Amino acid sequence: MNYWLVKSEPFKYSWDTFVSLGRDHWDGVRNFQARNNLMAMKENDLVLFYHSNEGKEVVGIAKVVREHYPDPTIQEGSWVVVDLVPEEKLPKTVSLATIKKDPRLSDIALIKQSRLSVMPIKKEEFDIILSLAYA
DNA sequence: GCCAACGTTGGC
DNA sequence: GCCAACGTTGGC
Repeated sequence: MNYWLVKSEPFKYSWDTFVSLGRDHWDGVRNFQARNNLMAMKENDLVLFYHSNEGKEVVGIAKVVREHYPDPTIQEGSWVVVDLVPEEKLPKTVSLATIKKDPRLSDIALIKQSRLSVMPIKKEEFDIILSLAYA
């Protein structure tokens, strides 16, 4: 079991949009590193859903229900998508500021590689974020 | 709205 | 294959 974090601008695609759809493919990834991360996702892996730009906070947890397959929304290129379902909404969102303040999270890719849109999260980091969400 | 970080493109 | 120019992302 692995853990991940994906970013979305809520203006374009928010957690609520995702919940209303119920299940969706995660498309639009056009970065090789992010694509490699998508391709490493396995069914049942858990994914933190982060709102970038507006909000700047982790809002919910999604689950991978289908491993990577070719992006159905484009003809060209070798980009891939995965299918995700909402798993649960966090009772308390965890903001970027909170994450930055926590010394245990200083190595998190969210801070280290701020422009990456799909990134792996260590189990410890995932657990810490959840503990902050349920505090 | 600015700017830093960083990925991509294209000329050489 | 290097590197400058350019575009995009995302925090502030």
